[in-house]
Amino acid sequence: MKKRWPDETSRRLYRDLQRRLARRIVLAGPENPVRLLLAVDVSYREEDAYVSAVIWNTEKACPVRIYLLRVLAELPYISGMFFIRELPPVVSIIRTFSIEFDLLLLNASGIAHPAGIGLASHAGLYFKKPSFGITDRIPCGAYKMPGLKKGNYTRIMDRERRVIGYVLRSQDYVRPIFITPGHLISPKNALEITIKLPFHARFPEPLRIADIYSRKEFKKEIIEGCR
DNA sequence: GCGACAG
DNA sequence: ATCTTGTCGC
Repeated sequence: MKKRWPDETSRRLYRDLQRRLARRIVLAGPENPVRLLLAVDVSYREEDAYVSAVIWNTEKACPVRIYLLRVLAELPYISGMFFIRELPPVVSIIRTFSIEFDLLLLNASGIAHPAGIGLASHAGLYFKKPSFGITDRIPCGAYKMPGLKKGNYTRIMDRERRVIGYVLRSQDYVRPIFITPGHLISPKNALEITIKLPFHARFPEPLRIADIYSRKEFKKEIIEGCR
């Protein structure tokens, strides 16, 4: 029989870590202007994690540089503890290439999370940089669906009715995206920054490009190249 | 007991 | 996330 990792003891330690880190989250900012936004995405295949990092110039609204990296995926995906699987690859690519940025954007949840600390928050805390996440859906939070036309949005609230993010209709009649602050950013600023990004699809360009590279281009190239 | 559950 | 082709619809 296959052994389960992390075991109960380890999971409890991760929960404790999350409780301690959650108290350090700052929901205000960014303090400085966001000129370089860094979108990072990861896709998987067997034991490998394919990471892509897109440096995005917000003034010119164009990608500056794209980095690709393959690392080992050490741990499994566990809802509520996504960070144990994806934070290592995210940290790896940024440290490996010494990437500089003003704000980190991930395809993950931020404070809209059962423990109030999703991957986007963990990453922001790790780098001590503003961060937020955009996803298909959230693991936690209450909201109403926004209107069907592009630009409509509604608030996401926790049990105490505090705003923990926004649901944004990024394209006419298309399923909305979920925006939640990670660290060093207010919910409203995460929304405002998102709205200023170019949308050619449901997700903003920086994330869409990061997704394409990690999931299709880069991975395909590596896999084909090994045959 | 049943459904929900970021990527 | 991944396994996978074309196809219907907002």
